[in-house]
Amino acid sequence: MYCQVIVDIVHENVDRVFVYRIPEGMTLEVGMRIHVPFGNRKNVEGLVIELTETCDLPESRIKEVHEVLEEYPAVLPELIRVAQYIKAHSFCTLSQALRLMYPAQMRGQRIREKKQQAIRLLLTDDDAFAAALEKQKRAPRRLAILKALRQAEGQEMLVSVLCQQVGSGRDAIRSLEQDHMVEVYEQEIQRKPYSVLLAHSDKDPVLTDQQNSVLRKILPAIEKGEGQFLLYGVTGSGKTEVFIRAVRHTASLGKTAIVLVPEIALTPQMVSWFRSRFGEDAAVLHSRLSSGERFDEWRRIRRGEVHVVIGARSAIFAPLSNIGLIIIDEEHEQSYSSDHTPQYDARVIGRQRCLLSHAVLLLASATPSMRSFAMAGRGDYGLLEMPQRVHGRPLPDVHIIDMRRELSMGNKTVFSGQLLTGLTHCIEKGKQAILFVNRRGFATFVSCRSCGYVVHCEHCDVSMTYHSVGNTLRCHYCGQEQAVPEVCPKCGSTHIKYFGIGTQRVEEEVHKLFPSVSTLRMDNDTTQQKDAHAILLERFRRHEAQVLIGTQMIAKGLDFPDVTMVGIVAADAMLNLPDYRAAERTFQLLTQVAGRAGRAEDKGEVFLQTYAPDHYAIQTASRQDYRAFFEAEMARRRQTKYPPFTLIVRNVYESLDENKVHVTAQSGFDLIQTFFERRAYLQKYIVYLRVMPCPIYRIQDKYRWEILMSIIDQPVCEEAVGKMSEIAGIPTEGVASVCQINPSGLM
DNA sequence: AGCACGCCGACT
DNA sequence: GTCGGCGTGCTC
Repeated sequence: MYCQVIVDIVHENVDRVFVYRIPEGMTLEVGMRIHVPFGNRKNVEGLVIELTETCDLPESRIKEVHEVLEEYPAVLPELIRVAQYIKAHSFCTLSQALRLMYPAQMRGQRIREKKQQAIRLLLTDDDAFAAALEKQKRAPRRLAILKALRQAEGQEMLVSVLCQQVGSGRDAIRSLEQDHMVEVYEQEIQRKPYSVLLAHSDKDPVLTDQQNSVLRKILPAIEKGEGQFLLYGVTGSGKTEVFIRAVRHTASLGKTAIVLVPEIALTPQMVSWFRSRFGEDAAVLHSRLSSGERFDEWRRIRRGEVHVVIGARSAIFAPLSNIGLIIIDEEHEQSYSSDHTPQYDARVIGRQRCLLSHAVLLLASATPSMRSFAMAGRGDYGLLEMPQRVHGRPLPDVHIIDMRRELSMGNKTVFSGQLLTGLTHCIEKGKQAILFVNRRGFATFVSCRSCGYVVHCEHCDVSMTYHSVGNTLRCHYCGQEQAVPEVCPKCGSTHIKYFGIGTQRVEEEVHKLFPSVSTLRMDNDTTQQKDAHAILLERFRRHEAQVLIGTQMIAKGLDFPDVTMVGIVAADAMLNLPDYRAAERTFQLLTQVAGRAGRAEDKGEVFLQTYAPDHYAIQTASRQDYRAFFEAEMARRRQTKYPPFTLIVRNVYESLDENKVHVTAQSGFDLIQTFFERRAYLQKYIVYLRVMPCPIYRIQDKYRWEILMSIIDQPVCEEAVGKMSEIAGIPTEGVASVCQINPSGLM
C-alpha cells in the first residue's frame, strides 16, 4: 500500500504529491497527519490526501511513512477538496490551504495535548492509610502528599496543583507510585469558552407569516441537500429566528450546521441566543479564543460532539461531517474575506463546501453586497425576502439634516438643532439614545490655524491622530506616540489645535449640554480588555446609561428595546475614502445604524447629519430602500468599470530602500506587460494597468510602490490574476511584496 | 524551505 | 595545496 502525501513546506517546488510506502502494521486514513523522511531531512510533517494500491515509481526511490501524528484524520476528505479549490483559486500552495483546516497548535512538535497528569490515592480504607503514614513517617514530602490527597475531593487532584501545594515532589510521587499507594494517570481537561454567558433558556416565539414562508423554502432544501439562497431581510425582520429554526431542523435530520457571524466578539448577543437554544450542542470558534480553547472546541467538533458551530470567518472550515446547512449572517461584511495568504472569501468557500457536501447555503443581510445581490439577480442564488419588521413595527423616521445649512446659520457645534431637540425629547421620556460617530475617514488631527501645518508621523506619511486620554498624538500605522506641541513647529504660533470629531469629543459635548445624563462610550480605547464589548453592552441594556456613544462596533446586530433615538453625527465621513466601495459601505452602515432605533413598541427616530444630503447613498439609506441603492450603485459600477464587473489586482512593494522598491515594482510591471503582449486576446479586457507610488508613500520608514490592474471579471482573465500573484511572489532581497485582489482602502 | 553538490578566491 | 563563497537542483 502507498499513500500520496502533501508535505507541510510552503514552496512552489514541493507543491505536489509525494508517494510513500505504508509500513507493515500501520493503518493510515486519508486526512491523517504523518511524519515522513524528506530529502535529507527526517520527520517532515505531511498530510495523506490519497491511498493507492500501486505506484509507477521504482520501488528503490520510495521511502516509508515514519509515524502517524494523530490516531484520527485531522482533515476530512471533503475539506481536502476545499483546500484544493482554494489552491486553484487563490494562488497559494496546497500546504498553505490545508493549514486552514486544523488549529495552528497542532503543527510543529508542540502538539497541545489537552491531557494533564492527575494523581489519585489508592488507599481506600483508614487502616491502609494509617499504615501508609507509618511507613512513610520519615519522608515529610510523601507524608504531605498523602495528607493532601486524603483531604482532596474524590481523593484525587492535578499533579501540578499538588506539587505547588507541597513544594516540588516529583520524586516523592514516583516512589509512592512504586509502593502502590497512589496512581498517576492522564486526565482530560476541557476549557470552556463563554462560560460567563449563562444559558438562560428562552421560549420559542411564534413565527410571523414572513418567517414561515421563508422557512417553507429553506427546510425542504435542507432535506433535499441542495439549494443556495440569499435572504434579504430588513433590520428587525426576525432573521435570527429563521436561522435557529433552520439549524434545528438540520439537527433533527441528524445533519450539522455552521453559522458564520462577522466577528463573534461584536455580537455576543447572537452567541448567547444560540447558546440558550442549543446549549452544549453548539461550539464556538473565533479568533479571540485562547489557543487552548480553540483546540478544545475544534476537537469537540471533530469528534462529532456538536451539531452546530458558530464562528467568525475561519469557522467555514469547521471539521463537521455530514453538514447540511451553512448560514452566513451579515453576508455583506468585509471581514468574510481574508486579506493575508491564503486570501479566501468565506462566502465563496461556503458555496463550494455546500456543493461538495450537498448542503444548503443561506446568505443573509439587510444590505446584501453588490456581488451577492447581482448573483441572486442572475439566478445563482434563490432570493428570499423579508421586507417587514416583526409585529408590523414601522421602520424609524429618518431626518436628513444638512450640516452646511447649520454652519451657514452659525451653528459651529457637533450637533444640529434638530438632533438636539430629538435627544432632549428622548431623554425626557426616559428612553435610551445611541449616538454614532463614524471615525473612519474622520481622523482627528492636530493642525496650526495660522499656517496650516499638520502634525505628521516621522516614520509614515500620514497625519497623527489625536487622543484626549493623556493629550497625545498617535500614529495609526506604526503606533508611535508623541505629545501635542504647544507651539507650531513651523511658524511658532500658539494657535495649534485638534480638528475633527471623535467619540470623546461627542461625549464631552453631551455632558456639557446634559450634565445629569449618564453616558457610555464604546470605541477602540474603551474595549481593549477582554469581554469589554459584552460588559459595556450589558451595562447599557441594564440602563446604567441613557446615551451610548460609539463607533462602527455599535452598528451591528444589537437589539436594545428601549432605544428610540439614533443620532448619526457625520453620515458622509466615509463617503470620500479612496475606495470604490465607499458608497456601498456608507449605505450599509447607515442602514444598520438606523435599524437600531425603535425595535420595540415605540417608533424610532433617526437624525442623520450630513454635508452631502443629496448623495444617493444617503438618500436611499434614509428610506432604507436597498433596491434603489442597488440599482444606482450597479449603474455606477458598470459605468466606471469597478467590481463586480471587474477584478482589481494590486501588487504592493515595500522597502527601506527607496530606489530598490521602485526598480522592483517597475520590473514586475514590465513582466506583466510582456505577459499581456504575448496574449493579445486578453488585452481587450484590461481597464487599466499602471505602476506608481502608493497613496501612502511611506509606512514605518518603508517606501511603497504598487502595480494596479483592473480587468473585466471573466473566466479567461483568471490567468492574468494568477500572473500578477506569481510576479508578487518573486523574491527580491530587501523588498517585501504582496498581491491583493479587490483590496479595500487603498493605502 | 532546506540541504547537497559544485566550481572559483585568499589562507593555515 | 585546502577552506569556503553561495549559484543551481532535488526532495517520493
